[in-house]
Amino acid sequence: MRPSDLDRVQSLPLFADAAPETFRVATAGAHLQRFPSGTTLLMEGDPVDFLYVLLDGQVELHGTWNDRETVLSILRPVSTFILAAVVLDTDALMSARTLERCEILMIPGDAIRTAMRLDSRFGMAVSRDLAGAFRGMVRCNKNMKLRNSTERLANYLLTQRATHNSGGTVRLHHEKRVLASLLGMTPENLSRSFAALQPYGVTVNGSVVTLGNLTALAQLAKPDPLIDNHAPRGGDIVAEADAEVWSTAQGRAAPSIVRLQHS
Amino acid sequence: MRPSDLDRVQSLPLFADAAPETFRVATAGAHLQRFPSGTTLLMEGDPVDFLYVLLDGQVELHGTWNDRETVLSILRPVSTFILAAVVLDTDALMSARTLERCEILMIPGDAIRTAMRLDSRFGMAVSRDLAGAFRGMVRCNKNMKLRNSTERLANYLLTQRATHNSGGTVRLHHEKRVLASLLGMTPENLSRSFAALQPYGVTVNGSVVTLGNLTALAQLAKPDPLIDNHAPRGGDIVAEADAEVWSTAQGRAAPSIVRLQHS
DNA sequence: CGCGCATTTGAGGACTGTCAACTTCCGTGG
DNA sequence: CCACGGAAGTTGACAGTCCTCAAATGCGCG
Repeated sequence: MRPSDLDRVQSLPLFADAAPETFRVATAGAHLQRFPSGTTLLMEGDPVDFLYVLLDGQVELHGTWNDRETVLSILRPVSTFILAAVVLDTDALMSARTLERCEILMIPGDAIRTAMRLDSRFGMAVSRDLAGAFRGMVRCNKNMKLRNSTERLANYLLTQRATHNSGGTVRLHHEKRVLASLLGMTPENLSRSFAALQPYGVTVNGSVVTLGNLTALAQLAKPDPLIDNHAPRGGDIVAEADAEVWSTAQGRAAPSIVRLQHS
Repeated sequence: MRPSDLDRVQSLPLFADAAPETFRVATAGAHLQRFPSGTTLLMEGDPVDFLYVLLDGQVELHGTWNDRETVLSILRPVSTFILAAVVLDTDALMSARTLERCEILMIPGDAIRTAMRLDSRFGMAVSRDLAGAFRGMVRCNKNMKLRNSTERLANYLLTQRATHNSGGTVRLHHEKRVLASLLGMTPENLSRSFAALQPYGVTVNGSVVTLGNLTALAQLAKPDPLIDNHAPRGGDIVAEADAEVWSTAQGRAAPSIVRLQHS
């Protein structure tokens, strides 16, 4: 493992606050591994022996049921995953698959749990990480239940723009079919949703999306800090769900939804 | 606060492992409060000053956006809520409202965060609680994205039966409109879903649901331990999301879903 | 240059939401 | 004890959203 990799791991919110000793113990038993694209790192239902730290590449977390599959989250470096299962020393609820060539640090779960017991500051960092992940999932749920697919796409685009601070252009970092699943729709409907956003200044060119009328788009999307996390990547904000958990599912106008009565 | 209440709080997984001193400090600044039905305890976006411990009654967590509202979770005693926001000392993502008369212990957030720093075993309990909550939300997401509304209802019924160990009968503990929102559909569609389950031996009589043909129902529902948490309430299983986060939202056959290709 | 795969487009159907009317249930008050 | 009023729940008709299947288009890579 290159020293620069160690630095990157140590700069993770998870370890930034930990005692040097804690960090040393945790990474001592760790090993760095490279995986080709399309590799399944972990299957849902499997026991989890390692905490994964994505140092380079892209990983997708997905779930399956009854011959159906859906993407729940897309991770980019540097971020950890499967922490909840490690803390509880239990089976994974999501499968993990590389979307491209990846460099991943694997830290034995035992080491993590031991470090939590010995270093309360590290334990707090774990709690903060999990709290952020939980809130990310809550946002995802709200996004899914309260918005229809076009609204989800519009907000996704605005969020991408905000987090990457890219002027009027957003670059899609994964296949559209993966994005569609993450946003809770079929690839066909993602195409149609893009088309539906054309009147709002959105034009697509391969993986480059141009947002020509931010005002109009925002008017449709109605972004909400309680759903969309517009924090810039790598900012000094308390890391809260740095993964793309953008929500998913159909949710037309939003089923379980009840029109608020302004009584 | 009655001594019996203290016992119940201490028996929570969150405190069971904590040092007596930790427990004393945390509960010293706490106060027990009673709320009538329909009281809003907390609005999304509000700063969170207390960790809430529901000792009696029923609380609903919901989210709103653009004049729409959806129930994200229903809590029953004894459970804590808003822990993630307390840990991060940030705003709430969900509003909390009592569904009936409630008895709630409110512990200052400062006390919780201090206790985490001083008692690593308590910190670990917090981590386990959050990990369980996170996994509950993941289950909810999978439920929403991978199943249609009737499948969600069927699995909800089977889960209720399992957790309450009630023979062939399930008692609905909340209004059907609330259940509908939790399951991600409209009240009208909940009615229709119940009707659709009639061929599978399901009959409804007010708040009492009879499951007349568990085999057939399970064949339709295809319950999955990686989505449905069939752990009996109050069991000695590591508490993992004891809330009804049953999922929600429409999700017909499941949008973002891709038929698995058995290549 | 051509094959293969991702993406797009079109047509049709399934699932779900909306609206309105009706029934049932329940608590209040007579 | 019964009648009434209101809310919850149900049912029906209809519309909208989304999925499915199939075909066409476009793009990348060998």
